Amino acid sequence: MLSIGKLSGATGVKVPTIRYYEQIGLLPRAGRSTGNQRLYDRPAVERLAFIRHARELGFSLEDIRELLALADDPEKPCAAADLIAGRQLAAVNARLRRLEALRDELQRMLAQCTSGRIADCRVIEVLGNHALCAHDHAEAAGA
Amino acid sequence: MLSIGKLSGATGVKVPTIRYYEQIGLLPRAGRSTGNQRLYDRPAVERLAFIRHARELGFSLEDIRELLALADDPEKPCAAADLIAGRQLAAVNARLRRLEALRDELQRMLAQCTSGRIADCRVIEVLGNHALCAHDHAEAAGA
DNA sequence: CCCATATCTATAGTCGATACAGGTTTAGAC
DNA sequence: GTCTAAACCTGTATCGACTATAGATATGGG
Repeated sequence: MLSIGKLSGATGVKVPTIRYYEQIGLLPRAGRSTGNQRLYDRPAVERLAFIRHARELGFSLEDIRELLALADDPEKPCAAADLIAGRQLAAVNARLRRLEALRDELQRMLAQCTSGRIADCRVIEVLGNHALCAHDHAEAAGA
Repeated sequence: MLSIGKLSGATGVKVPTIRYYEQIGLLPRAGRSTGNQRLYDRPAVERLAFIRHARELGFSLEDIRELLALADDPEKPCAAADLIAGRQLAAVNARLRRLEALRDELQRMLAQCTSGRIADCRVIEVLGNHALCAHDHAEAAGA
């Protein structure tokens, strides 16, 4: 049985984050030592590693809640998991496209700046006037 | 002079967001009508459009605070604005690289899934075992 | 047995908004 | 001039996903 600190070390998830996951019901309530400290077994490590990996892939905690429910029921068809992953892929692709537009815009801004006075600064000017943009990058900043 | 609703319409920034910006000091306190409603002039529209555009380009509100201070002082050298924009470009490029790794991983997960039962689902399996990943995508999810 | 480290709970703060409740002002139709 | 619906006001709470803090308790190595 592992302490919360060892679990943290084994999974790379910070201690307060593990407690937070338990609090919101993403992890089951951990068993306790005589001194009321949390104790974890092997399956707990795997469950948390699954969560961490899914977070790295950009899944929301709600998505992960669904995925965990699916993973716990191996007889179900996996179309639902597919759907969640597909949704995630679409979101990632959308973010990619918008970020590419942003990158182009920022590069253009910087390339034009002659590093003179603010009055001549293209960075400030472009920010003040969307019409100077080469792209439509609305709502590109999110997530 | 424009009401807050007209300002919102003119800039695409939602009414509560405008009040929020005023609250955190990003916008100066607006003048008021006899009935205590906020009134805005032309320069206010430009300032808010500047903020909106910078937000779209992914600048944080703190970055924008700096950029506004620079924009208000046209005699200053623009190296500082350059620096902020360069920082932003680096952050965008980092996000892009990580998102590309994510996209590849999600595509791989989905391509391998035969849409059978959960027990055979590659999506679930890959999420449970980072070793199956082709890429290192740690911390790719953020922002 | 001691003490540094780890753990416990509860609460507040982060960022960038957004939502809501309950009240007031304004603008347009009649 | 009056009515009413829409827009506006303030203040507070909520969102997601944590992170930080304070003050108390438990554990483990020397």
